[in-house]
Amino acid sequence: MKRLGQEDKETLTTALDHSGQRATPQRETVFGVLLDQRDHPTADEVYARTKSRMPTISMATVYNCLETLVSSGLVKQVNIEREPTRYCPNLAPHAHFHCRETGRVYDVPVPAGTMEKLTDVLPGKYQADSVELVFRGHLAKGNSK
Amino acid sequence: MKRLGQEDKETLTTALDHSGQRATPQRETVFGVLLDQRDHPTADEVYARTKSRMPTISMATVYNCLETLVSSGLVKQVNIEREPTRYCPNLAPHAHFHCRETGRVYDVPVPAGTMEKLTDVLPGKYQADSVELVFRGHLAKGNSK
DNA sequence: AATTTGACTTAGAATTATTCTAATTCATCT
DNA sequence: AGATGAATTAGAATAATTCTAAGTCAAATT
Ligand SMILES: [Mn+2]
Ligand SMILES: [Mn+2]
Ligand SMILES: [Zn+2]
Ligand SMILES: [Zn+2]
Repeated sequence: MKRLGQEDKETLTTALDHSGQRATPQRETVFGVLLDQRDHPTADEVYARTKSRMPTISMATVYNCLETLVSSGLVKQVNIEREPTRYCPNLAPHAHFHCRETGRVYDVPVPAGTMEKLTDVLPGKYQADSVELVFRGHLAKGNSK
Repeated sequence: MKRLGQEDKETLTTALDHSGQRATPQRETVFGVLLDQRDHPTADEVYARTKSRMPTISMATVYNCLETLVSSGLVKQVNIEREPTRYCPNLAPHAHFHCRETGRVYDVPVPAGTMEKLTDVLPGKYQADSVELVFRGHLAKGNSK
C-alpha cells in the first residue's frame, strides 16, 4: 500500500492538529510505512522504506517525523536492550516478545485490563502512568513467520 | 562498607570460577559498590564510586568488570528508554519503577510466581526465558526517599 | 497578488555511551 | 626464573541520536 487510506489520513491529521502540528507529505509517508509493515522497524529501516516511496526524504526528517508521531500519540517507541529504538503504531495495550535468535520483535495482545492490573503489585507510593512488559526468548521452530 | 564481606566474596569467587573467570581486586571492588548502594547506578556512577575506593581503576576496567559480573550471573543490566545501562545486583525476580521526575529507578518486589505467571499471556509459539516489567510514573510526594 | 511568517525539511556536524585495539601488568604454572 | 595467558589500561573507534544553521514551503496578512 503506497498511500495512506482516508481513515488513516483523518486519524493522522486529527492527532497532529490536536498537538499543534501539521500534516505533511513526509509525515504521511512515514506514518504509512509504520502502518503497512508492523514489525517494529528501527529509524534506519523506516528511512529505507520511506525513501523507496519518497526518494528525497532525509534521515533527519525521518527522525523528526517519528518524533512528531510519538509526541502526537500515534506511535510508541519500543526500546529493547539498548538496541536502536523501534517504532510501533499499535495503540492497544500490548506486550512485546523479543526473539533472541532473529532479533525480531512481536506484538503480544493481552486480555483487557491485564496491563492495568499489573500495577497492583506497586506499593502505594508509586504512581504508575505506564506499564511495559517485554518477554525474551525464542520462537518454537516452524513458527519463523 | 568499604570492603566485601566474607559471604559476598565467596559468592563472587564461586560465580566467577563457575564461568571460568578470576576474582580480582577490581572485580571485588566493583561488586562491592553495587551491593552497597542498590540504586541501579550507571557505568559512569559505578566508575565514580569505585574510583573513590580504588583511585587507579579505569573506565575500561569498570565496563569490563560489569560485563564480567553480568556474564557470571551476579548482576543484571537494567535498560530503560535508551538511557545509559544501569546495573542491579538483586537476583530475585522483581519489577522496576522508573520515576519520570527524578530519573531514579527502584526495585519493586513481586509475589512469588508473579513474573512466571505473566508468560501465560503468550501464545504457544513463544518460548520466553525472561520477563521484564517496568513501571513509569512518579512517587507520591513525601516519598522522595 | 506580493509579502511576511513561521513551521518544516535538510545536510552535515556534534554528542555520547559503549566497544575495540594494542600495549602493559600481573598472577599462576612449569 | 621464565613462560603463559588473563586482566587492566589509555586512548581511538563506533554508531544511534540530537543539534545546528541554512534552505524550502504553505498558509496568513497586507
Ligand atoms: Mn536482540
Ligand atoms: Mn528518565
Ligand atoms: Zn508493539
Ligand atoms: Zn533492580
